[in-house]
Amino acid sequence: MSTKDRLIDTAARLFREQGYHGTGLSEILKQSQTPKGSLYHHFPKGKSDLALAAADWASKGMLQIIDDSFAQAVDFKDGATTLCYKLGKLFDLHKDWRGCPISSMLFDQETNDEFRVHSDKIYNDWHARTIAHAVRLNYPTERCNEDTEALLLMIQGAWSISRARGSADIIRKIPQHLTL
Amino acid sequence: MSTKDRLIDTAARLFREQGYHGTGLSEILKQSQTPKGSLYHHFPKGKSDLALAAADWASKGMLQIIDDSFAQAVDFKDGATTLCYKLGKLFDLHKDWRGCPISSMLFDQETNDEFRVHSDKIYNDWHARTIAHAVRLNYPTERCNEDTEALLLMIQGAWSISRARGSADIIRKIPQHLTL
DNA sequence: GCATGACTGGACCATTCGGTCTAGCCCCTG
DNA sequence: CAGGGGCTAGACCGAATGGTCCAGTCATGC
Repeated sequence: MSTKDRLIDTAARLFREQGYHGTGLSEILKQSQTPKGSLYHHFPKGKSDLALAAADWASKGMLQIIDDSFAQAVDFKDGATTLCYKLGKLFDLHKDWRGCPISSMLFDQETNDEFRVHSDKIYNDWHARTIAHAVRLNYPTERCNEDTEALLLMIQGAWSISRARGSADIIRKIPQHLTL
Repeated sequence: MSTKDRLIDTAARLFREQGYHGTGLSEILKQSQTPKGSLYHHFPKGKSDLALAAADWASKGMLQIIDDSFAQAVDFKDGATTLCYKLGKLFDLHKDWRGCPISSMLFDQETNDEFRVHSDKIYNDWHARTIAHAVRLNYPTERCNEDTEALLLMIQGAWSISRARGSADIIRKIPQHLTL
C-alpha cells in the first residue's frame, strides 16, 4: 500500500468517526505512520485536499455496496432491503461506518464552497447509481426518481439517528417505510 | 437578554453552522460580546456544557415548530406537509437552520458518550411529540409509530442533502414520499 | 558513477485552541 | 455605609493546530 493510499485510507476512517474539524493532522499522520512532508508532497493543499480524496474513496465504497446489493436482486424492493441490511451490518461491525461516509465534510460548507459542491456531486452519484439499478430491474419509470430519493433520504437520516441511538435497527427498518 | 442566554443563542447558531469542533470559543465569545470569565462562570465545564445547553435550546425551537405545524392541521398528512414547508422556509431564510439543529454534537460521540445520550434523548422527544399529534388527529394507531419515524428519518436526511445541494426543495418534497 | 527528481523525514513556525486564575465591578442586604 | 456574592473582564497558560521548509534518501536516467 503506497504512502498516498495509506493516508487516504486513514484519513477517511478518522474523518468519518470524528468529523473533519475533530480530526487533527497529527492523528492522521501518527496512525498512518507517515511524516508530515509526505502529506504535503501528495496533497499540496494539505488537509482540505486530503479530505476531498478521502471522500471520493469513501464514496467508491458506498457505490460498491449499492452495486453488490442490487446485483442479484429480483426486484427493486429486494435490492433496497439488501442494501439496508448490508449497511446495518457495517454499522455493527465497523466504527467508521457508523455514519454517512462523507457528511463530516458538510460542516465546512459555510466557508468552503468546494466541499459543498463535492458532496453534492457524491450524493448525486449515489442517487444516479440507485436509479440505474431500479431501471434495470424494471421498476416503474415514473416512480424511479422519487422512490430512490426517499430510500437515500432515509438512509441518510438513519445514519444520524442510529449513531445517536447506538443501534443499527432503524437502518434495517427502512424498507418497511417504502411504498414498493 | 442575559449573558447566559446570549451565550446559548450564539453558540447554538455557530455550532449548527460550523459544527462543534469547527467553532472556537473565541468566536462564540466575540460574537456574543462576552468575556471568557462569564462563560466559565455560567458553564463550569466549558465548551461541552455550553453545547448541551445550546442543543436543548435548539431542540425547544424544533418542538415549537412541530407544535405550530400540527396545531391547526385537519389530519396528520396536513400537519406533516406544513412541517416540511416550515422547515424549508427556515432553510431559505436562516443560515443556522441549514441543517439539523443538534447533529453537530454527534461527531463527538466516539469519545463523549454524554453527547450521544443527550442527542438520543432529543430525537426521542421529537418523535414522541410527533406521535402525540398523530394520535390526537386520529391517525391509525398501528401505523403511528412507524410513519412518524419515516417522516423524521426523511427530515433528518433532507437536512444533509439540502445543505449539500444548497436548496430546500428536497425538504418540501418529503410529504410526497409518505404513505398517508 | 553521477546527476536528477520524486519522495521521505522531521525540525520548526505562528496561530489558535480550550481552560485557569485573579482582580475588580456592581448590586443587594444588613 | 460596609460587606459579600454574583458576575464580568481579560491576562495568561500549555498544548495542539495546520502549514512551511529543507536536508536527506533512493531509484532511475544518462
